[in-house]
Amino acid sequence: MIDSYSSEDKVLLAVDCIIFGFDEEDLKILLIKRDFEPEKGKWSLMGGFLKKNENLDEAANRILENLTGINNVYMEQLHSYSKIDRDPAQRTISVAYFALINIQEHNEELIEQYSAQWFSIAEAPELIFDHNSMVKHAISRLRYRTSKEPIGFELLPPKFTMRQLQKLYESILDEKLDKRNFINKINSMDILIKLEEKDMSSSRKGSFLHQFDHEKYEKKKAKGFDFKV
Amino acid sequence: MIDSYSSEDKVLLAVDCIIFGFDEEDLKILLIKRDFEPEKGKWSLMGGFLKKNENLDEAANRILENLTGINNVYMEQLHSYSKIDRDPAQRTISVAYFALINIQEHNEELIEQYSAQWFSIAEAPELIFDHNSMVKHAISRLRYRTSKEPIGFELLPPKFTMRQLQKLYESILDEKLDKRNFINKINSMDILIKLEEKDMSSSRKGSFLHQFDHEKYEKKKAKGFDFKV
DNA sequence: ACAAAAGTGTTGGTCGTACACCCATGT
DNA sequence: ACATGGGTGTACGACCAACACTTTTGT
Repeated sequence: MIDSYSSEDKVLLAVDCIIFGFDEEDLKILLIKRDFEPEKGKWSLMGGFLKKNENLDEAANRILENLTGINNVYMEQLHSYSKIDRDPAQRTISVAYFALINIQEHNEELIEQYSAQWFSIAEAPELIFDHNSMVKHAISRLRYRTSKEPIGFELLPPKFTMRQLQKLYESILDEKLDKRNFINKINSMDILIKLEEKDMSSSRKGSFLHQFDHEKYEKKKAKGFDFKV
Repeated sequence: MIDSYSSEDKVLLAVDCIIFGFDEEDLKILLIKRDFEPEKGKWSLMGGFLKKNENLDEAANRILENLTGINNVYMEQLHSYSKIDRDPAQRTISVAYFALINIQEHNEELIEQYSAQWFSIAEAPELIFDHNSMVKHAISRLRYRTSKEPIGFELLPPKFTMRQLQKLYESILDEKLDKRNFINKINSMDILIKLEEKDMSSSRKGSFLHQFDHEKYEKKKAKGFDFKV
């Protein structure tokens, strides 16, 4: 007998996504208004159920793509939530993932279709089930991750100014950073390409655009270089 | 209609435990020899299935207690593993937990009953399924956790010498530490009670025993004190 | 007396943090 | 000419890492 597990209980396995974006000022999350029971009409994370022919990472990517139209972005498994009555409809275990996307890139139509909306972290509404604690947990993981590896770049457009980068870090870490110290630290990592091009939208003088140098980053990472901010 | 999930696929949800112990010299893990299919006779982590009336933390505690007879120890959820064919018998998702126990305290009879055995990290055998990567992942999480909070004490008996503590940290971090720097750092945290009593088993001179001061630790933690080693 | 582990402080270097002024440009 | 954000370097203090000798006691 190959299958000796037959008497065990099976459960529904959900995947919920905390989708982070950054809009030049604030760290934001993308929430949907549920149009199905239970808790219809309330705000919630985007979620779905694991299917037979996919693993959890694939499910998370599918769910992200359903809502935003994008794939191939930074995603990370966060934690599994299993309180018995977390979903009143049925026993459901949920595996939370978080994603970092460039807020410009999402597909407007899909967002409308799901009545989805971006919320600043500080202004997000109450969510259903245990989604509030998932979000809290995701923010703390994002802070940790950001302080170890430069994943923050995932939240910016390909070309960005130092000022944008600093504001991004400030909104993730929720503290003001010193301009000079920040630039010194980033420059000392030597993983940015400074372009000739300037962004003129934010000031009269204009500020230089930069690109993330993936190659240099990978090389340094392989050598065990420390990217702590 | 309350239940709108009825058409979704259900899965078996397993919980596997990486059980760490420390025997004065090496960091060890407790493994069992499977006496059931599939992979009967091979080494494996202790595991079980989530039941209807418990959450994942409870399942992990139950599984740990089944094998060791102990409960109420440090446990932490690690990650969920979901590769489609990870278990050849049936689609199974596994949530891994790791536990830190005082290696003296386990119940010998239960261990024998499961043909379980302690292995030094470096000498552990090949494990079934994806259990090897679970262990690798657990070690790296344990290192991180240890460098942030003094959870290492969970692996020691209530009274221990500075030397034991240092050896523990060395085996977790897999590097030699300087005796004076280590003691200075630990002392500066001020979370140990130095006893009058000496342990005479390790040297002629004997070395003072210490206890972890849970109260002081909790107070300091609440104030945001940094316990980095 | 000697072997074996325990215990104990100081110093130099590095890294992080605090801090203020000039520049370029559009209006 | 002035207002607005962009860009740049230094000095001090805190923390970390390296390092060697004396003590105790059982044999």
